[in-house]
Amino acid sequence: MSKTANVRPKRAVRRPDANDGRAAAPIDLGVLPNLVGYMLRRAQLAVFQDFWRVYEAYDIRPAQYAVLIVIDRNPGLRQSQVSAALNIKRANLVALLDSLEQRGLAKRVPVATDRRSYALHLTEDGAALLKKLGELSAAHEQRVSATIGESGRKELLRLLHGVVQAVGSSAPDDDES
Amino acid sequence: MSKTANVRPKRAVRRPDANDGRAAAPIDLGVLPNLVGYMLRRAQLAVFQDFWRVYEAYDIRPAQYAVLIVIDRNPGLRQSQVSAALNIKRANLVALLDSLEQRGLAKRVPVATDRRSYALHLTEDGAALLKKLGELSAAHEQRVSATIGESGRKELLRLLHGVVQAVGSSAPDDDES
DNA sequence: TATTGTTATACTCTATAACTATA
DNA sequence: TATAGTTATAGAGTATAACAATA
Repeated sequence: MSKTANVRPKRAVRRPDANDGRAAAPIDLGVLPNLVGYMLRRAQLAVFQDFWRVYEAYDIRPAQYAVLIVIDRNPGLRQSQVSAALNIKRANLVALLDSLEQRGLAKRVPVATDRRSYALHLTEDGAALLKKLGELSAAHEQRVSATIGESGRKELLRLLHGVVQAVGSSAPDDDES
Repeated sequence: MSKTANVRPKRAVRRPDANDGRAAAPIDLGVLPNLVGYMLRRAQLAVFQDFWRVYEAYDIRPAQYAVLIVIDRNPGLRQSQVSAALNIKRANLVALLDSLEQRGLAKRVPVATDRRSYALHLTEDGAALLKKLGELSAAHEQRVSATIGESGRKELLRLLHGVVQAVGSSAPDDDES
């Protein structure tokens, strides 16, 4: 922040066209590396890439993994609750659950007291797979630790929680009129 | 990490169906809040939401803002270089630049020495808008600081850079056959 | 009247292949 | 032959509106 904002005595010190030297120009990203949003995006892509590389062998994507976890920890949950908890629109959760159900990982159980909704449960296969995925997930986290240290990872989580809590809850469905 | 992995003396302590009590069930997210990937996604969505809310008045999206910055800092850059610097596929950059050009914010200048490529420059309008956007961006960052403190923001950036550098460079185009 | 799950649909992002004109 | 920009297209992810069944 020691940059004199607008003064500019010498008309902006324009560098010559960047493709002149033709020497593997490093390309100046300006303020981008100092913007939290930009770096969050880059980091998320990097981490998801590692996640994806491991989980593709099981044909599981991040959203599916999250849903499996939530159902496992809250057996009997209804779709609208999963939707709310994970910020997934009700409408978009349908196909995701169809997939999990067709693969025999989760099931929709009719609820006697409310015939509109289903109680969600993991199948035994689903629970077994989730256990395996948990191990992969732990290894994945350790790979993050390998880059910034375990204390760094903990600190990162702490800061991310702070950011999320502040801007936080972005309504899962809301205004449907 | 003080959880005895598999032992489970009492057959897993299953809670009753989560929609029994019907008391605004809090819903257990399990390990999700401890996963860097999950929290990165939530944080990115939260921050982008704030960013978007401010920038929509100027009809500028994150990727467009990044491109404007890079062109401004590296006048004369070619499209493939922007593509490489920002991890945007060459093909997807075309429409983005078309938009900026049609709005009179950037321009493609033919290069005499290589008639296949264009040198990218901001127009005066583009430079003026970018200056304004920079101010909004600074305010946006300050809003992040307001949640986790300026030292927290700096630390967050440091950790994100660490993560990105490690997994890092995910080739902007690459294997096209 | 409101809610649950659903369908249909659309829009943005991103990814791949193939084309053209140049080099 | 390789490269820069382009086009077309397809796939995820996400968003809204409207419907049937049920509350």
